[in-house]
Amino acid sequence: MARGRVRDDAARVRVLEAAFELVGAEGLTSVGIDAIAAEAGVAKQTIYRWWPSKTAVILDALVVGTMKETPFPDSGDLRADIERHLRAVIALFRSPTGNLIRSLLASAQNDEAIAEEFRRRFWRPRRDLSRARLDAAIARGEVRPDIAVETVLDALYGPVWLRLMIGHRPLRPRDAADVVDAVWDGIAA
Amino acid sequence: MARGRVRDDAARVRVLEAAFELVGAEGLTSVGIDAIAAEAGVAKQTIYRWWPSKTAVILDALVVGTMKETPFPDSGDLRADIERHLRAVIALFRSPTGNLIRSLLASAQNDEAIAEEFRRRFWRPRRDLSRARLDAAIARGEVRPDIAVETVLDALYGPVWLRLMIGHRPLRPRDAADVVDAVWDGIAA
DNA sequence: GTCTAACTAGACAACTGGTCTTGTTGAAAC
DNA sequence: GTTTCAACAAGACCAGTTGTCTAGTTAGAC
Repeated sequence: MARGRVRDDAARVRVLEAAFELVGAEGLTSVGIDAIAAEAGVAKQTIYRWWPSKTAVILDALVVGTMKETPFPDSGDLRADIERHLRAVIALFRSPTGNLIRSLLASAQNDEAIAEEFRRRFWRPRRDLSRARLDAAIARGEVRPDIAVETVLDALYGPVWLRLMIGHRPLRPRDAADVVDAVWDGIAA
Repeated sequence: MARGRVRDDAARVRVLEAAFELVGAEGLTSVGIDAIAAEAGVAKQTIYRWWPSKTAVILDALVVGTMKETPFPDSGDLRADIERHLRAVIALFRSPTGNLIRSLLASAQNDEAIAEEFRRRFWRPRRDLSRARLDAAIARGEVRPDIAVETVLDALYGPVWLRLMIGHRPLRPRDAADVVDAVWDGIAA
């Protein structure tokens, strides 16, 4: 079917790796498309043939590069599972990936299309997983059934995202316990 | 003392008003310095004589323009006071000021100097007030004394800031009650 | 009236994201 | 093996931005 030269998949991977590394280390505004192209050993046009914008490249790099991070264990003890999960989220935010997320969220504030892509490809899949865990805990009687599920999720994730974006407090894995403490008594059955 | 022409304070006010209005309506990236200067009826150089960057103008406009918003009543009933306060915060976030805050926070992700200024001039004063309210409630026995105060504050503010930045859920004044519900039982004495 | 710094107006420099041009390469179709 | 054609590299180019610089004007203190 396909006439002509086929896509160079190795180049695609190199672009995503270069974007991940450079933006993770220096931030989105400090890193130009030319730098990413040079680091990947690729012509700029090759990037723009496959991605519509610089931000799209970064979002792709984020989604591809963090597929299996932040596991959410399912031991039947939701309280302990949440804490472990939050520790993983905090570790992720402290890594270079945290810089990618901050950069993307910054871009999302000025471009609704980016915001929607970010929610669709990064936010919602994780959110759906967390909500499912909470719903399951309600079903087996570990959590009260009359809570506002979405708001409880926001109260759990809010503190870590807030510290990532505002930087008013350090972001330490051990703080995960405090976050769970602040919410658990209000939702436990 | 001062030789030469004195600063035109009316121009200063016009610049802040123009910045507030334009950025509140269209966002930071859509509004250039030239547009702000034109709207304020001022030469661009006059802006750069008094502010070091575009973002500095917006931060000034935010701080000056929201001095008395988001009151935190002190009725002796912290639970009710928090809910009223959160309703005011949500209302502020839904107004054009919400766009200013989003734009500034976006800039802060790529410039640590801006981030620090934002925290110093906007975040900390409000945070200090909220923390004082919580401390007072602990002192009079309305709230448990063994809570992690900072984390509780983050759990209360996190949901509204998260919805402002991510946009995954609507931001409605009535949701303030859910936020308080999610946290209160865990901290009440 | 003089002095001087803030003012207006606008050209200018530096940089960036994104497009376009030109020519080359390589896998598939013949 | 030859032809075909889209993906490739290299880099000029365009458009729009922030921030600086130049030149001349204005207004309040002395």
